[in-house]
Amino acid sequence: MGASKTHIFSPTHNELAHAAKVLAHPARVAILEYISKQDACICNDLVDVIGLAQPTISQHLNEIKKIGLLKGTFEGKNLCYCINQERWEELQHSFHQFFSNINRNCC
Amino acid sequence: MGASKTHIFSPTHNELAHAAKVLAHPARVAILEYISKQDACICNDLVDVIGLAQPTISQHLNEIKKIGLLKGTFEGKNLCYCINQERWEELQHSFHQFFSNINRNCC
DNA sequence: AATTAATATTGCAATATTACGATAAAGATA
DNA sequence: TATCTTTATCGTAATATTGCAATATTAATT
Repeated sequence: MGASKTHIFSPTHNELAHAAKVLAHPARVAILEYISKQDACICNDLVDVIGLAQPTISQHLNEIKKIGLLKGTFEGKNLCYCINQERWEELQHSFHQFFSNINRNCC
Repeated sequence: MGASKTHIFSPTHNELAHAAKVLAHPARVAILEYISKQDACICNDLVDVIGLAQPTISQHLNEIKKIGLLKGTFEGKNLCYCINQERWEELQHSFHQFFSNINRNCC
């Protein structure tokens, strides 16, 4: 009746789906890209850059955080978000695996 | 009020998000993997293999089809789904680009 | 033409997501 | 301490997704 039956799927499939879900909103893609493009860590011009309200940005950041893609540290006044490189490469690998493991000699 | 504001994002971000959405459900990940692993094209044991009702599988297949990842052809009695290799590689490339374009020298 | 098997569509209920105004919390500054 | 700035949380409304029973469609077989 409307809830995903995650229990019937393998951990691998669930994990990839879970990661994909984070990338499944353009705001989160844009946020990740923006954060990564900053050499310095001073963030949250995000509200202006992305064009969504501050609570909405905060929620999206939280989704990204929940999957471990952000490291947050305080530096002076502002909270600073950075890409968690280790986790990033983990997900990169998962997607790479998924796309590579496909058998194409069909039809 | 609940609807994604896709118009405020770039085509690139929207397209990646759109593709990610298709992978954002374990059933669809499992379906794609299963189809690709069949050397021959006779599909739709899917209902048994995946463990969801036939209409649900049909809907998931439709999502996958909508983004162009499936080629469907008739062969004898059964409809046959195969991975659309060209589109597959397009998406593979998009994800690869996204994951590579991230600047990691921060924090 | 009638039957069978496979797939698609419809309709509906449960749940999840998206968005934002209002408000709270935390820390810096005056 | 009062104020300002930044970020988080709450509450709520709109929309989207997930899942399946019932039903329809399609094509092959009898």
